Amino acid sequence: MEFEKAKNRFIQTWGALGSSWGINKTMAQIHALLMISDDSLSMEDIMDELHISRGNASMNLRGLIDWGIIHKEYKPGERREFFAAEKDINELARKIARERSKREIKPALSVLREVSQQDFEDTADANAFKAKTAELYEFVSRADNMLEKITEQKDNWVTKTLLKLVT
Amino acid sequence: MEFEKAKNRFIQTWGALGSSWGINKTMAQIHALLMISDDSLSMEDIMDELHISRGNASMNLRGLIDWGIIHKEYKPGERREFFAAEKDINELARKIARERSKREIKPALSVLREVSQQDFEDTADANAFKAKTAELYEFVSRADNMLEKITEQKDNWVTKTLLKLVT
DNA sequence: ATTATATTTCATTTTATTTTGAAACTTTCA
DNA sequence: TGAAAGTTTCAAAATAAAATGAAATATAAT
Repeated sequence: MEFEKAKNRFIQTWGALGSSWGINKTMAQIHALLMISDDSLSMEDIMDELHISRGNASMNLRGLIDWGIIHKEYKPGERREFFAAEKDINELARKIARERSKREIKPALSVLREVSQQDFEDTADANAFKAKTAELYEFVSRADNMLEKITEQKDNWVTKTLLKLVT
Repeated sequence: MEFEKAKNRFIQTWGALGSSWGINKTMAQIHALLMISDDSLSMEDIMDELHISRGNASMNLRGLIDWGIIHKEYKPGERREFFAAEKDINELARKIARERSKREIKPALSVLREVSQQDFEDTADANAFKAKTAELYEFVSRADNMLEKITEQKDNWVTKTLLKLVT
């Protein structure tokens, strides 16, 4: 059963990658499993394969749906729900990038703008603070715009960006 | 003391952003504090300001040095060490991007390549697996290359990239 | 309407991560 | 060399995050 081993290795790796890129481990593992499954899977299938509890499976499946990277499917004659990953990897990465911008960068930006614009006493400390936070605001804002520009292109955005950068 | 409040708000925000971008919270807070400090700070200063223990401060300072985003400074006549953040934000972001590529993406890539190239039985499952992991390898590899291209430019890489994308 | 099947919720438990603090270690000065 | 000042280490404690599992809820079939 070499295949089972490789499958597992992949699921673990994707889980680790996920948890360092903002998606929790189990979530990323479920996602990995769904990606490599030819057909959609039931919650039971997922629980069995990953050895996780029903509650855990339920919550993380919902999480994945919130991220917009998996969806439910209904099979004729079947009562329970099945789950499948979006098949397009470009789309997957786009969704993650945009979601993270919304959840993490935008709120931080708003704080940065706020604190950098406030008026304080005219001390060296306060001035260094204003200058630095303003600079950070500027930078993060630009980086976020860049991300937006890169991901607004629908398909093959990575390749297209790469091309633009090389020429 | 409006200023103290703003300072704190910034430190908290930067900590939260850090912990969602691969740098732990305290580390990011120390970094935040050093960034907005006009002068370099001693470990004692940092402990006091952030209300953390000596051990915690020591470990996280070392962590920050490992990331290459702060450095020690010695003051004439002073026995203890002082710490300061690299002042250039572009450089900071470059270092983080490259370090994360090295620590997280590269190892995942090597697993992806490995499992996608292995030979399995000729079943639907195994074939779906090979196809998907190969596709993922391709994608992640390109994304990593893109990151490399973007960050290999020394200064103002975000701005420069943005410009290239707009034209 | 009742039963059977499937899913969600959430208080509790488990596991993982951070933090502490005191001892060990290092360096500097007298 | 020895004491003082500073830093690091790491086992234990505290905290935070994730997972369990059983009860509650929802949905479908008879």
